[in-house]
Amino acid sequence: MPATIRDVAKAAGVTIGTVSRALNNYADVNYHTRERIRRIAQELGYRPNQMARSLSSKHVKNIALILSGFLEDTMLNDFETMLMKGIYQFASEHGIDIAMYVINSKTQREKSYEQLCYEHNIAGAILFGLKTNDPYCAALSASHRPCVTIDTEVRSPCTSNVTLDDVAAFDELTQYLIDRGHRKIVLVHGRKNAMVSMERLAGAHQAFVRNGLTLTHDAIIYTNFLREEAAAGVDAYFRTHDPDSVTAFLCMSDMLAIGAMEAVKSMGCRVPADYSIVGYDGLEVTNYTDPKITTVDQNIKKKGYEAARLLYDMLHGIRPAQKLVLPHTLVERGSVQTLGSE
Amino acid sequence: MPATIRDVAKAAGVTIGTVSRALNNYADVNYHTRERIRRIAQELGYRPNQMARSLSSKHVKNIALILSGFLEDTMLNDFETMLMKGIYQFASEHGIDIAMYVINSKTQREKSYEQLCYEHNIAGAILFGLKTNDPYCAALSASHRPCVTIDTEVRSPCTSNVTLDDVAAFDELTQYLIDRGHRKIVLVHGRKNAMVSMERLAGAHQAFVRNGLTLTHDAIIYTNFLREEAAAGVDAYFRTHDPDSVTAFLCMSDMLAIGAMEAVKSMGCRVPADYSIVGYDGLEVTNYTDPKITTVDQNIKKKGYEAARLLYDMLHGIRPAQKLVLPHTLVERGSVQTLGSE
DNA sequence: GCGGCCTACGAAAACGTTTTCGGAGACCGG
DNA sequence: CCGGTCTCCGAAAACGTTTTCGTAGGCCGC
Repeated sequence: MPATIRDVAKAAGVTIGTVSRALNNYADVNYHTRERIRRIAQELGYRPNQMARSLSSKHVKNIALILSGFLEDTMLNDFETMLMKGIYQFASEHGIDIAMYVINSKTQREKSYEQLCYEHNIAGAILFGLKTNDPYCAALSASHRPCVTIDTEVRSPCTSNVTLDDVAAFDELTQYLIDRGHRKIVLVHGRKNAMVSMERLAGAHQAFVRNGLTLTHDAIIYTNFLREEAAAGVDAYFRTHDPDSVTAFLCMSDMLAIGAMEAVKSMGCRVPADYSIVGYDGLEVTNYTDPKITTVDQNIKKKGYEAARLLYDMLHGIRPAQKLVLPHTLVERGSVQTLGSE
Repeated sequence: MPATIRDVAKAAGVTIGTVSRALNNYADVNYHTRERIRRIAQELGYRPNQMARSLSSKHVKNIALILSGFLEDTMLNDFETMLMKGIYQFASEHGIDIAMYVINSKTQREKSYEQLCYEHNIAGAILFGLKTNDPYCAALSASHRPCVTIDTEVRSPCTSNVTLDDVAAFDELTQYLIDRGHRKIVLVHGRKNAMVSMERLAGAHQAFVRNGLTLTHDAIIYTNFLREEAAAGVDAYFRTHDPDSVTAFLCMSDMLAIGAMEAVKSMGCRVPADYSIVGYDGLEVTNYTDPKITTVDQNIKKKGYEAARLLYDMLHGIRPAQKLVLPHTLVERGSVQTLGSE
């Protein structure tokens, strides 16, 4: 039903080749012809069929957002949403559309990265949720296709990473607690061999050492980034430890902080009066808890936006692959108590 | 680089037509040939190029998720996320991929629904976030393309709606408050001419009348579904009304409930001891507030899943367009106080 | 007046599929 | 032995673009 390039050509009395060149701003088409074609295309409501376009052209191809683990509930909630908002914000500003594909570790094994890209004529992709041992990580480094990973480090000539300085940020967060008089700090840890967990652990460790503290294995609660696990972990901690053995919970994510807070409250204790809690990520939801959680804001939306912009620039050859480290912000809210000097 | 149908054909010693038919389970290809082609395709890692496929075929086309207003912050948060999870859950189970397009009222004016579909060879779509006066609503009823709207009512032979019985659900929620002794109820209202607002209002009204109560204009706080507005509204209410003039806030969405709760707390009052609050939607975030909010769970994820399934069935001709009303669940949590009989 | 170089456009191949049509060969009944 | 009906596959058109190549015509300089 809608007009094809042929209809435009017929109406303008030229061939389809000319229409295509005119509309794509090729140099070798007369100014008047070009304008006439433009006008007619406009009148007919002509829109090029993207399928045909990307089939034919080696040049204009699609850009994709590939989400791994979206369906699993780990790393819950508005992280991905915010990321998407940033990405689609950029897309909308630049008149491009971005297709979204949901995968997981299993489907990665079934269909290779290159196959996925080939299937959908993907010129470049933004990938989020990749674990360091996922098949696609290796595939990425072998690929010549521009792509941007978020929060996963992949070194290769065509791969950019956007991330933040997790070590420094978590160091800063830890220091924040220490500055407020906390010495007895329990770390609520994320998935054990996740990149982000290790970096954050390093940050905490760094801050501990600098302040002459030691992070004992005893004071670490391991989780898989799940709220329930944090709650259960804190609960278990108190069953095996003196209530006075801790004054603050240093959580590797906001969801863990929420879980920890739940557990503390369910014991009849108050936050931050009895125990302080800090989170990490800057999820929206930390504004809705009571008290609001002091956390490190990753500025997730900006992260998405910058990832999209970076990929866009790479595809247009105006920016090389690079590691982009975004700034973070420690946002003070109400979940930390300053301890008097005893 | 990846194998095309031609490579498979060459390796199998047949023509591309045969390969295509074999792989698409056409009847007129010999069993052994089919198996041989299957095996070779497998070995070569052949995957059909979706662009070419949907360009050529009138049959196998794409299915899209079209989100309107995703970038605007109204109707915040995990509503869309949950919807997506449901939709992509279905997609993943059925081996289809669903492309996502983000639009708004403005882009709807710039590019018609048909054009959008044509551009991307969209056979059917799931639409969410449409306002009743959006251009695409009219376009949908004129279209012959199967589609499913979520929470927007569009009557046409090819359009299904998945929704819930908003009137009944809100009635039930209102009744819940009344059953617990609340008579002085303030309604925190959503966007004025939104379909959902009107339905929920009807539900509230219905319950009021049935119980011999009246809903006075004075006891309604209008918002645009924004948390801040709810907070400001409640704040303003208390500046102009007696604190005893209300015992419960009946909110048209969870976000509004969160806003209302904020305002109540910032006045130094407690929930639910001093004021009860109920929300609506069943957002995840209502589990993280303190107290957890009693609300009507829309089962958003299921909503997405069912919408995808419905569209899928329509596209395959095994289910007609219909209005699908999903069940809701009132979930009791901690934000409502039962008032003693005075 | 002729070879050369522009400019502007047409012709046609190519992208990778699906699908229609036709027919070669096998088989069978009479 | 012949006409008919299957089964299976090849040939080729079609989908709507982009892009390469070729060339007609104009203009210039000599």
